[in-house]
Amino acid sequence: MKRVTLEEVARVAGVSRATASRVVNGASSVDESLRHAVQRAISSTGYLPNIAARSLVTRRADAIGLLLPDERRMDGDPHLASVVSGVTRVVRPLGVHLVLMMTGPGTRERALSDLRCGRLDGVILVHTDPADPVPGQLIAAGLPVVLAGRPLEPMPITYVDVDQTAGAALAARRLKSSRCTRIATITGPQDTPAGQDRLAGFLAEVPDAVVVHGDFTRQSGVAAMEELLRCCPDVDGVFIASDLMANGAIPVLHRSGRKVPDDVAVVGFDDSSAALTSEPELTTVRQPITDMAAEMARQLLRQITEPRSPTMSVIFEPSLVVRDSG
Amino acid sequence: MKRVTLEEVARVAGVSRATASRVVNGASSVDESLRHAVQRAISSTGYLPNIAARSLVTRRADAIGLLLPDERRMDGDPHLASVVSGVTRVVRPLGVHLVLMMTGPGTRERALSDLRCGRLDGVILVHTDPADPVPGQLIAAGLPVVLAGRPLEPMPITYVDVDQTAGAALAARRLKSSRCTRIATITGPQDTPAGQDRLAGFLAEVPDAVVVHGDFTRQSGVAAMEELLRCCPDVDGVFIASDLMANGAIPVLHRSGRKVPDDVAVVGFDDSSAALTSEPELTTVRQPITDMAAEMARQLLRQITEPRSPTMSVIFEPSLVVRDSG
DNA sequence: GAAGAGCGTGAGAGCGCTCTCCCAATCCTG
DNA sequence: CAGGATTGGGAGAGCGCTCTCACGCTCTTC
Repeated sequence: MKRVTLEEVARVAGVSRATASRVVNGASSVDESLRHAVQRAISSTGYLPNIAARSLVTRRADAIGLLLPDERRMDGDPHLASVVSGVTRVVRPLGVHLVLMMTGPGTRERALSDLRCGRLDGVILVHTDPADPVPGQLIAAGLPVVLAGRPLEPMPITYVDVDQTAGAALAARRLKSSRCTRIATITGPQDTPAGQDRLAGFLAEVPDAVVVHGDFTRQSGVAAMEELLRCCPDVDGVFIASDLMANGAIPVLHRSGRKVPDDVAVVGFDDSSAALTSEPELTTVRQPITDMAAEMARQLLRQITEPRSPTMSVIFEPSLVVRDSG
Repeated sequence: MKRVTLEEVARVAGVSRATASRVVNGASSVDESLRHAVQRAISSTGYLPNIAARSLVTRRADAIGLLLPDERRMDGDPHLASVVSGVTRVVRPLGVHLVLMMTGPGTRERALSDLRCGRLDGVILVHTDPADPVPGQLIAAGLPVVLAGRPLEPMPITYVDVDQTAGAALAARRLKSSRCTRIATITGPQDTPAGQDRLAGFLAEVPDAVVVHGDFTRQSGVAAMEELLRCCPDVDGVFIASDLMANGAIPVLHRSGRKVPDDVAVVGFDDSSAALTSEPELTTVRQPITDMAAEMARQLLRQITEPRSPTMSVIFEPSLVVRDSG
């Protein structure tokens, strides 16, 4: 079982290695009869191009990285499969590999060197810690990067996001158009763009809303709802800035004897799997994660093929998924 | 911003390229003073080895693939992040890349050619369709593969699994040691090893259990529980073969006016995030997914470095996580 | 003290591919 | 029909690295 090289294909087809290479890479200007001869030789020998050799001369790895936060922060995060799926859809037909990296000691630095040494053509950064210097270094080095989600500080970088503000407004209007009169919100962490925007978008619609802070975790949803019921027992509508928090919060409502949505209407955010495992099923704001991921991949590939292309942001529209909770 | 090559490092350090290479690869037998000279040259020039060039001569890609079912089947699957995390933990310190591939038209074939053309050193197969010919082809070609989970048909392949039978027995004994007298189970799909073993392990402990079939989806959990209550209204203990099904089934119990665990005790399987989003939180059988994934990676790496090493199976012990449902 | 063993080093041959030349053959155009 | 323009194909030079091999040096050993 020996390797078949282009050399051998060329020999079998009776052409030069250069011509064989042209056929393999679909280059124009090869005579039809020679092209067929080469194609026959390829299939008869079972030839597969050696990527390393190609990569060595083209200086492209045909691989991109997906940098993720570690398992703990990812825990219960429903997005991973969707993100991978969206990226894959764009990337696979082009023969580009998707390399997964989870944040851990030295990971981001490793990603940087993978990029520099030509092992990766670009990276998609998910859930970036605002204090992380790596994105800045990547930009400074002019390497292809795309961010999932708006960066906290404005910076010249391409990112893809959903219109968080509009999504929160959607939730607000839903609660207002129900019979809710005493409306509250449980927020996400205020040191993240998503946390900030969801609050701002909500307050723009319901300026007098009661605000209790959470951090997107289920745990914090429980605590926040307990606090909310203490300080504002007559609440009848809550926008909870993540489904996971809502999932923790709803049982608190039940235990207090309140019915959802009859006594208190609840609207979540994300349309994650937690929305379906809640009872009642959650009315929530949906982000088109898979499409967004696909767009990230597309943006990254564009940066790779056109190194000096301008940075840009692509903002998707959220939509309201009406279920039973509000 | 030009690339630094080994040549240049060697020139700066005043040694030959061969010696510089030896230092980079940590080879023995390089004089201490020269080694230091080279290391200084490396850091002063910011040298990073070109992986493609290395790969071309070593014929190793230093990358492994993780073949996953597509998004739909993955939906709500809590395992992905844990699997990735476990594999990463083993693989990253060795500089090996983890390439994710989701099943779709032609994916598995592509994985095969990636392997053959030296782009991937091995693959981990998750949730393999029993009818899929690719695993067989991989084995036939003598390429490194590890399966997540026992294959349906016995075949000479390395796999890592949890002792499903023992796990089901754990659940059974839990229900028996509670005051349950009328015990039932909602099974997984009987054309999968996990589905079969969980049922078999349970029946071995509770031979007279009522059996209703499900297919691991939430949806099927709802339907199965409705059927169960119809055919066996006095049930007071249920083993549900996946947390996701249990998550769907519990609300059915509530709606029927039964309390969990007072009227009906429920034990799930997987210890997935669905166990925590259920109310009450699920008592369930835990599989150490992350550790199992790490072991898969280890097994795969072993096969890669020792091509003729024997196939084997590694079986992990499950454990019972006692929460509130049973 | 000469011969053998051992060890560190450098020279150089590739790994398999792409891509730039350059040449030959064909095509137009005046 | 001559000259230039156009086109297809081949030769060959690398891409950056590893690794074998041979060389020279020091260290034994009889």
